[in-house]
Amino acid sequence: MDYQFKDIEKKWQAFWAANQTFKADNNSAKPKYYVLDMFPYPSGAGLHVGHPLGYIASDIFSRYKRLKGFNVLHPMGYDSFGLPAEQYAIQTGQHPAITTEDNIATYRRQLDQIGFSFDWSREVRTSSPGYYKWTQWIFMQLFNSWYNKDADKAESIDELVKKFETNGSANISAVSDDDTLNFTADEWKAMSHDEQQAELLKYRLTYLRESTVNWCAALGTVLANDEVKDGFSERGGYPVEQKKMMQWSMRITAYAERLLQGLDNIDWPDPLKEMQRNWIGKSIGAMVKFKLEPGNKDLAAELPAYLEVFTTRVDTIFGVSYMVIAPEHELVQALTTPEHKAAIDACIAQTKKKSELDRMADTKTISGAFTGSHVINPLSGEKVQVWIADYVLAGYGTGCVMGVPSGDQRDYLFAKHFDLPIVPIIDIQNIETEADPTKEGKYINSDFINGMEYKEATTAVIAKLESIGMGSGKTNYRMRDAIFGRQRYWGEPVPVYFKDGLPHLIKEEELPLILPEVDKYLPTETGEPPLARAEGWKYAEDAAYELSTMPGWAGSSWYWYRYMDAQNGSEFASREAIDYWKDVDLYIGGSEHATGHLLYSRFWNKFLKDIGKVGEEEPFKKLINQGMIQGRSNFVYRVNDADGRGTNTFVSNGLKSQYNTSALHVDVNIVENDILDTVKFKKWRDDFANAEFILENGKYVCGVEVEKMSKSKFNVVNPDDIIERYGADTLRMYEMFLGPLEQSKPWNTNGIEGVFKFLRKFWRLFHNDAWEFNVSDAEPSKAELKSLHKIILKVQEDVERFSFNTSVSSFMIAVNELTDLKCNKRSVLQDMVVILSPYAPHICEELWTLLGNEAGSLSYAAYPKFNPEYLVENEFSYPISVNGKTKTNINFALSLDVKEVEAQILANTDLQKYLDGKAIKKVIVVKGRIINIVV
RNA sequence: GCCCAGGUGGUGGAACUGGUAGACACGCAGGACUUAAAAUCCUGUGCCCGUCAAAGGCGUGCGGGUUCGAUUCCCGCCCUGGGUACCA
Repeated sequence: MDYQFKDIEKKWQAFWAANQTFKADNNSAKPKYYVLDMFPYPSGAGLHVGHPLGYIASDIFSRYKRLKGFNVLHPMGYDSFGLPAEQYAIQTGQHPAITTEDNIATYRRQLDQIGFSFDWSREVRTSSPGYYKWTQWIFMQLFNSWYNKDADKAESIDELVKKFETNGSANISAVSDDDTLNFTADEWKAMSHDEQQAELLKYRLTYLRESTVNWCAALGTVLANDEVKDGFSERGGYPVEQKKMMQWSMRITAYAERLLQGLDNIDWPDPLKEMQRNWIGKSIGAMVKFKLEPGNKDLAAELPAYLEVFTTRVDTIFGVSYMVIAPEHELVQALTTPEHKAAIDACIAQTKKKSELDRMADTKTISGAFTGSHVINPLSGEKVQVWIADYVLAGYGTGCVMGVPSGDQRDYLFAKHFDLPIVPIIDIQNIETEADPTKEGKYINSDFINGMEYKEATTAVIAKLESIGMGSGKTNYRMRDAIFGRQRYWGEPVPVYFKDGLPHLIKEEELPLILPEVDKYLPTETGEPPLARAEGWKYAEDAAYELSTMPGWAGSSWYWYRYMDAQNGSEFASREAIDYWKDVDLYIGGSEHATGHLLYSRFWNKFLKDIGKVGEEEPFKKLINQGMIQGRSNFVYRVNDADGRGTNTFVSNGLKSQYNTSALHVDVNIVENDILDTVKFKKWRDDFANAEFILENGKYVCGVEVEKMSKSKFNVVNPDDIIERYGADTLRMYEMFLGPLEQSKPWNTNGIEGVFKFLRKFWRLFHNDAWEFNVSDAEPSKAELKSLHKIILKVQEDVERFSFNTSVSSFMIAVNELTDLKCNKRSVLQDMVVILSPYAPHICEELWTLLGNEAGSLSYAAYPKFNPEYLVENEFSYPISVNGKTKTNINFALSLDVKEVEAQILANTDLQKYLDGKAIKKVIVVKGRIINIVV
């Protein structure tokens, strides 16, 4: 029979499901291997052809690892809480759970059609109570923990209470809020319960605090920093403003250093690690105190004795010629003298008027004003002015900067603009036109570090500052604690109630705290989150539940553990399962999660390790980013009439320059190889029913552009259509054939015929001209074995370095060779079936059983063993080049040594014609590679 | 601005440690089969100059360098994509 992909694929998908072929065991003598895909948010649009790219790669890898004797965990699930379902609910009143359920059904149907080897018995959904029970449970553990810097790990809050009871707050080295109290053990014991709780909240790893948040009015919620791009929400692109709110936060900053260090031990793409490093933003420097000389004596009492700055270039302290403070800094008013007040207020008003976005974009305009106050340089004793300036951010460091115009370009521009002194401090510094931030050269104008070099000077300055109590070395991080609350409905309820203004956890046995029903999915009239609409939803009569829900990243920050033991009702996963599967060996997903999901997951993983629930410091050993598949839009060109109005005539791309035309997107599904199907085009839209065409060479050629895949551009290609036409095996191989996995590329089906033809050709190896199954038991020839072992080796090498596209080419070469050899030898073809099965599992399962093997056993067969003997050659056709340019080829036995080959080359008169009459200077022979004649 | 990744035929791409640039596939051209079309098969296909062939010239973004030999290594520049940005 000819290759009937539809029947074959349906048959084997049903077989795998019925027999649970890919169910992974938590207990096996085989080595474990965990292959994970970033689980999808089930959107209403279903899968397009770009989504499965990573899933296909991970599936090939999983199937390959099974053949190599590994116990493979390869699960799939849904990140099913999220905004789109809720926005839809607001519009239609449909409960998001129903929408989500429908969307999941579509996803599942589409995924099943592609023939993935997922263990569906482990499916998770972040929105199901059986799952979010454990998300809430982890939240509770975070609430009950603090970070002990001495132990460099999270510990139980009870340990902290014990410390307070014995020694008070002395000798506590914790990551905490800035406003923690100092108290003795007795003072602690004397505090009321509520006072103690309020104090402990400053230490908990998840805590409630009034903080400035990204408020998105259109979405009615706060957003995390990574959900905001250029002042707009990542989802929807709505404006975001800064607003003070009482919010749950996660003390991720406690883990900043470990998150940074851990990057060195994981095999992730460098750009992605770099993004995380930048996000964490470690900078090593020093804190320096400048004594304050208030200009306004009346307000001196409101001011501290010192202004403190953070600097990464403490060595430049003798170049300080002014001090700058952020316009929104709380001390600005007290620093300002009456005669400068007008200028300062004007400057602040100016800053306030500018939106966050303008302030970021506009770095050219220099604005600032003198406050009238001064500070004293602690080392030089020099008195310098205190200014406010736009370029200083209140949220970073201390909100003040020491101005060193010779070494920092922003300081330089500021000093030039306001005519402040610019003092060179390094001998080789060139500061005529701009700042020179060099660390080379020797210091000048710098008192006791004159003549020193960078390293020595930095150490000396810090030592001096420490000795006089005016500063110390300090490491700063850019990363902020992560806001952990959304004023939305469709998310995990926070397992907290409030009593007398203080948050309390519900009891563990009360988990899960089920998301209540509401009449509408909108905030209340008084601006409370939708959960406030839930009638009678209260912990107790005098104890209201928290009304915000958890952010989208909560459920995805630990899901890979749930797959290990998905049905467990008493723990998030059993310790046995966690100890067996340990961590994810291979994680495939998009780089858009670099600073969100991938950072939060590492954070929660480290926390779970600290509290002894998991064993590994890092959750994802190896990570690969698959590239994005872009849309490839096609255009038709409508001819405009003299008045510029569109006519009903369309001109082919090559002729459009002769007319006045408008380009219109045309559905890519009625275009093939950029040739428009004009019949389908007329049917596509009613107004095109009478369309006429100006053709070139009898065809209508469409224009092309690469854009994002989207409905409005009519360039969405759905995997269902491809599968209908060519089958899942072709889709799988074609998506790999398209190019390297990590590379982004536009989708086009121009080459898909070639892959389909290949599978048909493969099928034909097993069949005679009448399409009857026909294989021979004869011994394979040397040439056949050579082809086979070439591909055994090649695929093995390719898969292990994730070069799936090159394997597909090699399969084509192997099948072309075997076809030329008319090979139908059972032993060769059976091995071919095993090697190809990770890529094209359906056709291989069919051929495997036709060869007489037990149905379903292919998935756990053994990958053929490579034997290098079959590739040994005794002759090599050497390329002969003259001065590096290849001219011809000559065969030599590989047994000949270099001298013998060289002698034969020199004796060969046929080569004269390539030498242009010149004498041979030298002959270079690289054995088995090349011969180069130098003239 | 800074940090990454990348620029190879008409197209997608290959060349793994410096050793035959363009594998494989698409497309295109010609041919076979067919009443015809589809499907299938065969041949050719980087560009320029040759009637075929031989031979030659030019070719991996651009300009240099190292080397017997460079898509690969080094220096400078241009372009595209991604990230990030008054972070002191």
